[in-house]
Amino acid sequence: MSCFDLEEFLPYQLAVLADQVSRGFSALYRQRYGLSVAEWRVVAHLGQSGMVSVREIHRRAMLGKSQVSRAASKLERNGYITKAANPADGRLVSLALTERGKAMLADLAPKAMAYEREILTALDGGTEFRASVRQLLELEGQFGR
Amino acid sequence: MSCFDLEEFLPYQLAVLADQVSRGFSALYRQRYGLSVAEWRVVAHLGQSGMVSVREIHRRAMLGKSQVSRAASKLERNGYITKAANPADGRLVSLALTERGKAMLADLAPKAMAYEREILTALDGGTEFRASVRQLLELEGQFGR
DNA sequence: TTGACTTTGTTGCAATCGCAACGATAATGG
DNA sequence: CCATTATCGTTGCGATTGCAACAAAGTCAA
Repeated sequence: MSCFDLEEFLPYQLAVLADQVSRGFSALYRQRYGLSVAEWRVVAHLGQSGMVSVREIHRRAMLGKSQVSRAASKLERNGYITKAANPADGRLVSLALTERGKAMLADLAPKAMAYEREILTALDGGTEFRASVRQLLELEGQFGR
Repeated sequence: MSCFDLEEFLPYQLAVLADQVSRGFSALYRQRYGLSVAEWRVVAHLGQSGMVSVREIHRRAMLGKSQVSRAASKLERNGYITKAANPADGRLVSLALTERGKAMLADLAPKAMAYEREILTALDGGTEFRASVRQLLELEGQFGR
């Protein structure tokens, strides 16, 4: 037949790898707090930035704006974040973690870093691998698109 | 706030990277032949194996069996593959490329490999990166799951 | 053979998703 | 100041997804 081997095809391998790696940690926050991937990203992002708009997260967290909007609504409904109109610009909605949200993140963040460390130490060239991933992320931003 | 940086979190980076890399090539076969990712994987897999069951592809191509089933139905509807009951085991459905399907794959396969080469040559440690990806794929099969 | 159990592929259904349309607000420019 | 244009967040809708239920086919033991 053809000489093309799907299982050795880089885009396929990366998709499978990302799925597996992501699934490993997402299982944790899903069964602990019922978070989806989008909700986890919103919370994690709010942890660093304090108070941000939906648009900001939409851009930086690689999520569609409807995803962010719906994730934020659900997080607010469950008491993890607050939504407030930005007084300076009425179009913006400022998101911020509640105490409950901060407690959740304080529980999850160390586990996230431990999970990451677990993977990287199991890998031989962990540092070089990270460097390659970073380089590809910057590269793809330009030539592929 | 917290000291957790989502954009430096490996599962997140891998998800973004896989999405970008995959999107780059999937745009090609989508606009040329209207294929989804699942359909592309089925076709690519049939290219190597000749005639396989739905179950085989479900296992090896990391697709849900309903995905494979629906992808196969659509591919058959468009004349790219044939579906036939396996005479030895009536439960199995043997999938195989038609001439039209083979022509499509013969068109896409070189482009896929060129795309992959383009990425790897742009990357500094291409060979080591591939090795890391392979190692992680094997690793994750055991400890993460 | 029969009857219980397993495996395979399809389908129904609810949940989710992306996209576009929309209302609301802000910025621009005449 | 008003009219036009752009931006932001939400929502409706069609398409897609995963999950579980299911029918069909096979296996195996009694």
